[in-house]
Amino acid sequence: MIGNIIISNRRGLCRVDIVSQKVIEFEPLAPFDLELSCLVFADGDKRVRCFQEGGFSQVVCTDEGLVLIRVVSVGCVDKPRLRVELCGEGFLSERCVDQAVGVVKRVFSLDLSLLSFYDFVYEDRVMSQVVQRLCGFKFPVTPLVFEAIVDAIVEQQISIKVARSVEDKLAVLFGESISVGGELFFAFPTAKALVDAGAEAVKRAGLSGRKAEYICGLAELVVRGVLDFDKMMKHGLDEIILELDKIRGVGVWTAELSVLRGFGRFDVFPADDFGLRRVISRYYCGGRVIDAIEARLVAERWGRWKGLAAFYLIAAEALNLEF
DNA sequence: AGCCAGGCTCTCG
DNA sequence: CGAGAGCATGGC
Repeated sequence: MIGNIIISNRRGLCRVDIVSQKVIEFEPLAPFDLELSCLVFADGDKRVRCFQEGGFSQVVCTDEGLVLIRVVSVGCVDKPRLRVELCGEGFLSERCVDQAVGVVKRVFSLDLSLLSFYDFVYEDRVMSQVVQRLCGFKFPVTPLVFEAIVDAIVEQQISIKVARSVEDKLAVLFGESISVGGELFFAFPTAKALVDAGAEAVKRAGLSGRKAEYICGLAELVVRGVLDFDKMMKHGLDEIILELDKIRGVGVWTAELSVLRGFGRFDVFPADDFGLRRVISRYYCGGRVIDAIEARLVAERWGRWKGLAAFYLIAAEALNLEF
């Protein structure tokens, strides 16, 4: 708990649900732009995870059960201040609130200083303009590593939009839910829930039979304790990628994406990524088709920030920015 | 309608 | 080995 201020703490009857509510405000490291960082959640399922009307909401798991959070910005990019509203079934202890806020900090890498990155790319003509236009953008990572790997498997070969809808369906079908204001909100499914459901059922989220098997296989490794992400976290980057690559259904691309979004390590560059190569081509190679080797070559100039830089380019393309 | 979208594994030759 | 089929689904 770092200087958090609890503004209100009330317990009330919300139609059918008895929920506790708390509100917390704190100031993350500047610069930070919540709305920009939530770009990918713009048209997410409201019951799962979305950004709308200036607020980011999703269900987070704590030791004391599920908590629905909504994050809004009450500051500005250079002097950011976030308000987190929490709704939980039963009493929201300080520990529980800390955990939920911890998830927010993790998802948006709020302790990461972007200025180091911006300084680093100062001499890159394109990237220095990109970071200027996207100042405060932080690429959201997943609350848990498991979720990142599942997402990456889902995203193999299909478009982002299709993938998002499948991910949301996974939550609605197999995630635990919390009822707030008479509406159900869903957390990302646990590994155990997916194992219990089985590949046949998981397929119903819109996955191919093959991918459903991959995901259930992965989930089983987690349940059996074969995969220990906390332990893996301490290993070197290449070692982590190698280890993930051994999992059935996980290739280098999937492993790299998982490291980026699951471990929050931004010094990885998924050069095999088709979309990423296209973006680099657009902003750095005059639209000429490039291969993975060439993409890596371009990425070298971003040093340990190459992963973050890659996401800045993807965001720039999503906003159709020209430089 | 048909092809492509932020791949991966398995199977052939 | 290397190439190629097959996979699910939404959008253009």
